Amino acid sequence: MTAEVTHPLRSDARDNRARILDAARTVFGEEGLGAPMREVARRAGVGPATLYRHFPAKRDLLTETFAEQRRVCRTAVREALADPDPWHGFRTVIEQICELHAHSRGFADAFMAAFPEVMDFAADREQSLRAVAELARRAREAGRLRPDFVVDDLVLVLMAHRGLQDTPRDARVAASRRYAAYVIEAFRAPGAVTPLPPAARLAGALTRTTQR
Amino acid sequence: MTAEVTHPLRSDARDNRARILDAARTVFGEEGLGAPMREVARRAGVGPATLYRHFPAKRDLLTETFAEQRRVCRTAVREALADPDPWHGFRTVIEQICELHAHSRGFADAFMAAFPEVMDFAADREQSLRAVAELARRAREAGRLRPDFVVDDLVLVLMAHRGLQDTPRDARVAASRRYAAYVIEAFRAPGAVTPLPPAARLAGALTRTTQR
DNA sequence: GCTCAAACGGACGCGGGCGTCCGTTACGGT
DNA sequence: ACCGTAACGGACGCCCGCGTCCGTTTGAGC
Repeated sequence: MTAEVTHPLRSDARDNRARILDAARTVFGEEGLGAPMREVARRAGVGPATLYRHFPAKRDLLTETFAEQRRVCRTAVREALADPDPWHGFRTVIEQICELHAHSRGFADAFMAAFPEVMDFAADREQSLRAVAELARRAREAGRLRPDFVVDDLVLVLMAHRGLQDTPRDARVAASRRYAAYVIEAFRAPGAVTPLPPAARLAGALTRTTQR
Repeated sequence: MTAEVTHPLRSDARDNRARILDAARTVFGEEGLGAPMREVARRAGVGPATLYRHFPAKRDLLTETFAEQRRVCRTAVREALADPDPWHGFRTVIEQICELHAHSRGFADAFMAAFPEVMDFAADREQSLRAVAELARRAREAGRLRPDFVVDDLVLVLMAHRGLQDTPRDARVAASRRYAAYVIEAFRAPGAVTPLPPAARLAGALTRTTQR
């Protein structure tokens, strides 16, 4: 939200701004926060200077770019918290966060603070963690969640989830789903079982991966 | 293995070479493959040119640096394969790989081919995967491994394990152990349970993480 | 202790990413 | 149609990492 209360942007400027945000969603979503600003500019069909005029620093662009996903994430958490079945809510919130992260590497990076100084997704994380803590309490009492689960375990598996990011998008989404299922399986109180989603083929992805 | 069959290095050269490899193990182990060569040189107390004379390119240094870990890894896999209890072997190999990766970010990066062009840990991976496939077959037949497990699931969880790398070393090792335990828990055929290792505190690690 | 080649390391060139400057373009109000 | 200004974008400076060059140092054989 870069303050444009001052003057209602000129038409071409508004246009470019929109195209930049579109490009940013695509580029950062696909390549992660490491993607160069120039790439966004190129894809938006504008010069670097234009991009930097609209978003003085990379962090500004990122904040704006992922505002939508942040909202989706908050909503998911709120709804999960309202779920009468705490175990279902718990599972759902894990699945949804993983899904969001799989669909946008950039959002995953930002949410997990790969660039800590960049922005304060800390608030979102805090909220999610508190919600999960509450869900976990209830799910454990309901006997569905394993008793030795602690909230840090969610952080653990979400941090680990980032390891799946360096993978082509299609494989990534499938991998993410199966991963989430395994995580839920691991967190489940011993007893009941449910089938996993289909396996993801990843052996090929290993040799063709990006750096960071 | 840079061919020094030609001339038996001068004493200071041999000394420097050893110090460089020491420094490389520390630096790459702690900071991952992304660590600058200069950092290794500084830590070894030599100039960049000296470093590059001993190891013409970064990949050469890396190959040499992680030769030891590769050997450990191969041994672990071989022993696991020889274990009369396939489920125990299966669990052990997962724990050992995770442990190795947790103790050396660089080795983890290399093993998971974060820099694909860098070197051919592909062979090690292939070997490990074949071994695990065999262990899995036996463990499944013994009814200890869940029937819907596929070998790609091991790739999946090991790729995910890389997500734990951007963490201070102490937390990383603890996190890695708990992660491995959860993974084994998830892979276990429904039925028996075993206690997890202690939880790792990670919430703090989120805000203080390195890029990559 | 002298000599000579092996080994060293500071300084350099190159590429790439971030953010900025300034001359040029084009919107939009009259 | 015309003008003023917002908006544009190519070119620039800066930093940092990789790998190299060349003048200097130093080990080791005599």
